[in-house]
Amino acid sequence: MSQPKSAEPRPYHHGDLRRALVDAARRLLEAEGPSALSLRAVAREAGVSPAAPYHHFKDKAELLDAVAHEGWEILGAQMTEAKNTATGMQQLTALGIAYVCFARDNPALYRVMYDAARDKEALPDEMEGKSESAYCMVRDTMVEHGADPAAEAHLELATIAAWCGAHGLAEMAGFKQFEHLKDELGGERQFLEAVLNHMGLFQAKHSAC
Amino acid sequence: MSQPKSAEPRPYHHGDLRRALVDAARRLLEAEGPSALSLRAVAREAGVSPAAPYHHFKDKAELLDAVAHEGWEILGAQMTEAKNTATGMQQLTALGIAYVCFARDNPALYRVMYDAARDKEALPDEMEGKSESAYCMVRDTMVEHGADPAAEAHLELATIAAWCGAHGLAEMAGFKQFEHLKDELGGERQFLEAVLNHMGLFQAKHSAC
DNA sequence: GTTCACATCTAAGCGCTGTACAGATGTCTT
DNA sequence: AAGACATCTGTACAGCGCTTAGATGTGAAC
Repeated sequence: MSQPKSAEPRPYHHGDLRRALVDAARRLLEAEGPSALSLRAVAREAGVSPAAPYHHFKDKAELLDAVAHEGWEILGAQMTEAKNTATGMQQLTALGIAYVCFARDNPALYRVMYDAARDKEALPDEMEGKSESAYCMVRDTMVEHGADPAAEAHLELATIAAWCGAHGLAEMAGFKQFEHLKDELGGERQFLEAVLNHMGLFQAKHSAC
Repeated sequence: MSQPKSAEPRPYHHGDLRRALVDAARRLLEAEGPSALSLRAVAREAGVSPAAPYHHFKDKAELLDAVAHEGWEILGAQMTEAKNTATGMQQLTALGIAYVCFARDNPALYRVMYDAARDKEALPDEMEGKSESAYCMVRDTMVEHGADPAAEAHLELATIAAWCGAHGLAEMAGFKQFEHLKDELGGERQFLEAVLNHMGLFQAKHSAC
């Protein structure tokens, strides 16, 4: 019953309002889009007063950070799964596809994730180092399939290039201008694969230069 | 003195409030960043009442569209200039560098441009067709340097891939995680070129399939 | 040159937002 | 039983996008 108070702040009145707020935010995000995601609306959705969130988040940006954090975790999980269902060289392609599909299936969440990143001018800290992060997974997979881990700068550039390509495609894929191409190629999935292939960034390369 | 009234709406009281508002918005954007760009602030900056802009723009989004439009024009001009100062195969690289440098030098404007695009789920209409648009310039330059204009889908995929890569890099280049790489490579410019080279999208390729 | 139609701009106001603060309420410790 | 304290509410403020009604300047018609 008595836990050390240094542990996570125990739920009091509400149970776990912090969790409830993040969940409410994600519900709103999916139902109404990013523009409807006001702090007050989140509080309403969670059934508390407009001031209640301030006991769990410094400001609105910190709440959105928490939402974005969950987004990165889900993305990492989906990419892990995609990697495991592919073999050999195709693992890299699978990672790229999984990334872009995540953005397509969760456009509002993806937007919150990068809005937070742009404001901080940085990807979330956990992206560095933690091997289950989406970013490191791309790098590690490149090493597994031929990239030379000793050529550090080269490896990192390749990872960044791939990441940039995937992010660019993720943002552009929904644009109306490309609809006719999707039709010509036989569907969205084919379109995404075709562009990724064109980048050549998601196929294993042996280190050069 | 008497012009056909079908021409552009003549300036009345203010002179040309529409122009003044767009200019004020760009001034605010540069000075205070995107978050300070409220309709009321723009009106204040232009010295008119908060309701005045509504006689020239349907809503705030339409004002931002006008700002974004100017952004695309400036980007197109800078890319044209970059292309003309390079020769042969290096024109494509020059285009990529010019694109990313524009985003680096005008981060707030670049953000407004793509915020508008994301909301509309489309790049601005002028990007299609008009040969001086940034997008078509990339495509045309690819054709000039070896791409087969007959292989339409292939050419368009190559253009999209390049565009996605450049946009991704433009958004990521400012992130703190990459600062150490910039130092290692001898500066930001070297970093940008290295990533673009890694993409391989901005070097002329002969059509293949 | 006066009048009239109309484009332009202002003043005031609505409902919303993010955030601050004071005080009420529930929970744990003693 | 009492005190300490995290938690939540009520209220308030300035700023936001946007609407409406009315004032004001302008070019055209007579």
